Amino acid sequence: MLSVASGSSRGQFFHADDVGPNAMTTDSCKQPRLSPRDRIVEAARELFRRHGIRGIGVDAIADAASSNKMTLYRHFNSKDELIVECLQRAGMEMDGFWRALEDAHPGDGLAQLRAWVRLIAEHLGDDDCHCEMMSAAVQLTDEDHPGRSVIRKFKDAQRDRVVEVCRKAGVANAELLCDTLLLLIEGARVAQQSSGVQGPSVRFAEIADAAILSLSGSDAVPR
Amino acid sequence: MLSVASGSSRGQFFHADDVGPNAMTTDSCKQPRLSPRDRIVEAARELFRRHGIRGIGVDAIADAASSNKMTLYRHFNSKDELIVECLQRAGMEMDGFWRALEDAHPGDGLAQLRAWVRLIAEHLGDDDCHCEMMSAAVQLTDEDHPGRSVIRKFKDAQRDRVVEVCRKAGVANAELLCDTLLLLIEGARVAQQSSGVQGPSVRFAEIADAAILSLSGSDAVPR
DNA sequence: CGAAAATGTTACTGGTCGGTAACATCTGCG
DNA sequence: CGCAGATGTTACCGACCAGTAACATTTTCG
Repeated sequence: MLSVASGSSRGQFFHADDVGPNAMTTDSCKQPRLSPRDRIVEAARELFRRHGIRGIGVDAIADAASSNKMTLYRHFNSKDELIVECLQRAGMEMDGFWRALEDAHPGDGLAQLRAWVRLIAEHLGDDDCHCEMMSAAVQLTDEDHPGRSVIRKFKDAQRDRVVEVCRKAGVANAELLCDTLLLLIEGARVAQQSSGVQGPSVRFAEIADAAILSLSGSDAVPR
Repeated sequence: MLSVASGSSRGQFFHADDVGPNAMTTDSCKQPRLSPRDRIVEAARELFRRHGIRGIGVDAIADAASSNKMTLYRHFNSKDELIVECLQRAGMEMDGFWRALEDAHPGDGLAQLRAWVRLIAEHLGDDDCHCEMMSAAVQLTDEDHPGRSVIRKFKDAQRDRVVEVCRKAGVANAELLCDTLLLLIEGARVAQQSSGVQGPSVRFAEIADAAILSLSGSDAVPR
């Protein structure tokens, strides 16, 4: 079933590694409360999604994390550093997503691609579907913002990974299929922002599947 | 040659209609200076592109327009109204763009589609290439912002228009080709924001042309 | 327990931003 | 010319925001 995105209130999941000295306040039967640092980061991601990076203040973030501004600034020297951490964490979640995809269809690149498309298509309807990297790239207009290099590195790595999956799927022109799918995915997500769920993104799955079918050169019928 | 985008400093062009009472201060041989209102709107569009809608203030806009904040607020009751005007003007420019496309290839829908793709691909390298509608849609996180309805209407009209062109091009599944191209275009533009000019958008023209070829049914590439 | 570290609370600074008021200047036109 | 409307100038307001200081409280762990 490949349920990789689950656990939190908004369809995101957390990594247990790299959480600092005190990950949880207690190991009793109560709900595992995250450390203030993690609460701040996750609250920031949520509020950045909802109101935009420039549309939310550090006070509101600290408040939503049930923490305070001082603790926030003890962990992050600036709001920009917090933004960077949010982006890095989003990238790590995507890494886990791809690992789960590989586990679900070991060695079968074509199945991984199809599952990837299908999951994105299913996730398109959610109101928090849009890629944090993409939104940040549009909102961080300053070319020198430290978050931009995080976005850039993630996007480059993602492209390399998808190309590799296309190659393992036996696609002749792996780069072409990779970029086709990447453009369609980014387009579907951003089109949904401007045209809504009934816009061009409604046909994303159909279009992406056709691209895989056409460029993979396989005769197999999807699904 | 279809040179529809030319005349201003940043590859945009203005419409002479609907400019208000005093369009130009003088009709002498000097450069035709726009009215303060138009200067403000065009300065706002430029600065919104460069720094984001939330990243620039009304003072800076008025200053860049060689005007002042009071004149700005005499023409627009709020910054949001100015944003709406900017979006409407961007939409009008796109209307003119499509009229020029129809004039350049009268009746030939296929040629119009191909010219559209080619122009967008050529324009991709420019630093001001990204669609104002798309950027605004990402930045105006408030669902009730008046600019969102402008974006929505424009996108709907654009989709209808492209579908119509696809029909005139004799495409069997006009909606499918339309949405494919729209997703690819939006994806190419937003991918450039996050992945740079050497990202997946470098293959946009190739991919879009292949989509037109494949779905127009002019040559055989059955699915 | 008891100390050290982490976290919470309050208040503050300096700056920016959207928006307004009062007044001065310029421009076009009868 | 002379008036009216449009435009420019300066100053100001209240709200918000990023970031800091000083101090109180809680949690962690030897």
